[in-house]
Amino acid sequence: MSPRSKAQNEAIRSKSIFLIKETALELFAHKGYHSTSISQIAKEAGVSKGLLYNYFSGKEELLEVLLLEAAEEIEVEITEIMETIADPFEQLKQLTGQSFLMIKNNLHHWRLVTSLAFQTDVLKDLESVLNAKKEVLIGQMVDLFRRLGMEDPVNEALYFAALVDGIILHYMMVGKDYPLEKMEALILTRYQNIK
Amino acid sequence: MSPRSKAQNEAIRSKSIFLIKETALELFAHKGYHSTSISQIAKEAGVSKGLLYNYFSGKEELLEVLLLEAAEEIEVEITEIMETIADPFEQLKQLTGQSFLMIKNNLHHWRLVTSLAFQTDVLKDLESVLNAKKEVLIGQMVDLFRRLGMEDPVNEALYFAALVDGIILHYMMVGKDYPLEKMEALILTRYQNIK
Amino acid sequence: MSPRSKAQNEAIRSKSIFLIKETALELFAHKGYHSTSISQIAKEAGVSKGLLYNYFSGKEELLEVLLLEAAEEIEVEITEIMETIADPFEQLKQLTGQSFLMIKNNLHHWRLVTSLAFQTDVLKDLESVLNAKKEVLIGQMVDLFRRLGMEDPVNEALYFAALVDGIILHYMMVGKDYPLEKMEALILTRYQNIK
Amino acid sequence: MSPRSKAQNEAIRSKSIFLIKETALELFAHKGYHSTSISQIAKEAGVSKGLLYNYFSGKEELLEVLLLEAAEEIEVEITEIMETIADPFEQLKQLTGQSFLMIKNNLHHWRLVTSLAFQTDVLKDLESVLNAKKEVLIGQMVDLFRRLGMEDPVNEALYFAALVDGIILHYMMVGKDYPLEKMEALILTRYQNIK
DNA sequence: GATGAATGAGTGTTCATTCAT
DNA sequence: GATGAATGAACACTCATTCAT
Repeated sequence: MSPRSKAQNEAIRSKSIFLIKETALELFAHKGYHSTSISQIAKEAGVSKGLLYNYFSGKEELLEVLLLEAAEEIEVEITEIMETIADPFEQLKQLTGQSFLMIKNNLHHWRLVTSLAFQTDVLKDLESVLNAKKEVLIGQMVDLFRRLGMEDPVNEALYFAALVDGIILHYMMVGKDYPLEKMEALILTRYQNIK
Repeated sequence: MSPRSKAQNEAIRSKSIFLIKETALELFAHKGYHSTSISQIAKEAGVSKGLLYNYFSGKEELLEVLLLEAAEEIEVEITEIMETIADPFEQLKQLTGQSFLMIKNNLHHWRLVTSLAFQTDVLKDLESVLNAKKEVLIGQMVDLFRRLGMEDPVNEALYFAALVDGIILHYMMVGKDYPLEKMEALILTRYQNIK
Repeated sequence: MSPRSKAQNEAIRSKSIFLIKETALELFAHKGYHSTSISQIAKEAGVSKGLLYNYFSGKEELLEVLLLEAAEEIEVEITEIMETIADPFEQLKQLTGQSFLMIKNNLHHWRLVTSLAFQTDVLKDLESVLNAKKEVLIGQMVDLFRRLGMEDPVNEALYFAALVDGIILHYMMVGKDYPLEKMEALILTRYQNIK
Repeated sequence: MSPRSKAQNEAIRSKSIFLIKETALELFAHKGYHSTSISQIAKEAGVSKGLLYNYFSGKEELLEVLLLEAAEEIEVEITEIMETIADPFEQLKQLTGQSFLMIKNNLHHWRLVTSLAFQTDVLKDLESVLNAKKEVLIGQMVDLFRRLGMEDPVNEALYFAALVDGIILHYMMVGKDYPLEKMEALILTRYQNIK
């Protein structure tokens, strides 16, 4: 038995880590963070509990990794839109549409993120990182509304964010019967006249 | 030598129950349902764990009582507005203002209610009761927007509800620096022209 | 309000004590000693928990009183038979019949007594008292078998006692379908020839 | 560095399970099911409470396993006798002797089994299984007494069973001073004449 | 890299008992 | 004589985490 090469080891590691994260996300999102046990994650992922602790320092770190990845995912999507589109109204339209699409495609993910926003006991250190990301996002929105020529771009950004989050909230609670497209159209009416 | 009178007992009971509920609400709201232990509630309330079980059949019932009381509180406020004011725009204005006032005055309650909307592992039996109350509320809102003369009152009601909930959500996350009044004003712009 | 007379007080006491004992026996026998709580006994007896502790020093003493009374009941029955009947075979016959009659009429009672014979953790101090009573009873039986002219009256007494207890045991487990009368007849065949 | 082999794990598991069962049997038998706590079993067995729950789903399952094993032990012994011996009187003699031998060698087991016959609040699901085994045993006894040429083999079987159980009962209560051999001889006198 | 037996602090809950009234 | 609010030690059970292999 020759020792595994570095690349082989790396591949094995990556696969196990991916499996664990995927399973954990699925379970956290479906059953909640507290109601999901490490044993369950390990069993469902087909790895031992010990291996899980080789890759993550504990249950909380596992959660933090998942949340950070989710935040980065959003960041990438938004940056993409902001950089490839020039017209502010078109940016807003794409941003809105893309937000809802992400929610639709990944309901579990977002359920988890949102539910944890209220669990101040979990997280703690992650909070500052996420807040920083949120600040950047709000800054981009303020800029967008300024370019749209609105009088009070700061509050308009907050208003828009609240509206989108409120709709997401309701969609998460109601499910697929929620008229997401109708809401999307209604959001934009406010800015269409201004255009 | 004679046993305590019924009134005396009732007073003692009420005081203890109030203490327990108040403490539980505070803790559930701040740390989350799962992360708050019965021992902690009892200790913070200054009573024994045993006494808590004299008044509530368990941790879950304690939560249910708190949620039902919160739901009833809203119900009363809204009914009051709907019955004492005739003009639909004025109703909407009052409803919005009152909602934000309630949140401001009772942040704990609302943190708890909102956070539990995502904890599908708790509740279960209470869900149907709360859903029924929500349906009634939505119905009242649809009627209001119809009286306002809007074209699609159903979706307008959902839009309004999402907007208000989104703002509440953000207020809960940001705290007292959040420009609640500014948002309140922005909400109403949509309906002012129609008036 | 004139103070109650001594006799009145005594009557009140007796009634309460009787009520508590009756209820406790019923519950202990039906649900088992450990599965019956003091609260339940008090509630079912219609008295307060405090009153119960006025009359009995605790749950265990309550049980001991019940067991002692049961033991005395048997003692009385047996003494009655031994004193009013002269012929040893007739005594044996009456003793057997009476034993089964008592079981039949008071199944719960006996279930309790028997089940507790195996719970060495309960009781302790009562054990010596009950053993003394048992010794007396065995002595009477030995004497009876001696008068019957049997060769080894000591072992015959033990044999008879085991037989009766075994039948009682099975009757308690099977219930009213058990052929108690048939067994009664079979018991006596051993001694009929000797007569 | 490599994980333990399956065989190694199995050996470790078996040892722990054996230790737990042995301790639990000892304690259940001596102090009764309700009066024995899981903590006590774990401590006495020299393992942690958690380990106990790795192997048994709870206190009740632990009990059930012990009872089932006891029942199977009897079954095997009896089947052995019934299959290797042809003469019915010799079978009866062996059965009696073997029964008492088993009791002597395994007093704990039997104390537990007997005491639980009266604890109707425990068990429930196991009852049907045990009753089925008992029916089979009674059936075999009836057949034996029929082959012995007795007039009423059904009731003779019940009589014999009661007698044996009664003696066992007394032996369990009295201990090693009980004249088990004398009783064994007395039992058989009834059937010796018939032979 | 990987395992899973083992731990123990923690959970929610029960209940015999006390005592101020 | 009588009450029941209050206690706290004990219970069965869970699970994140460790570590020998």
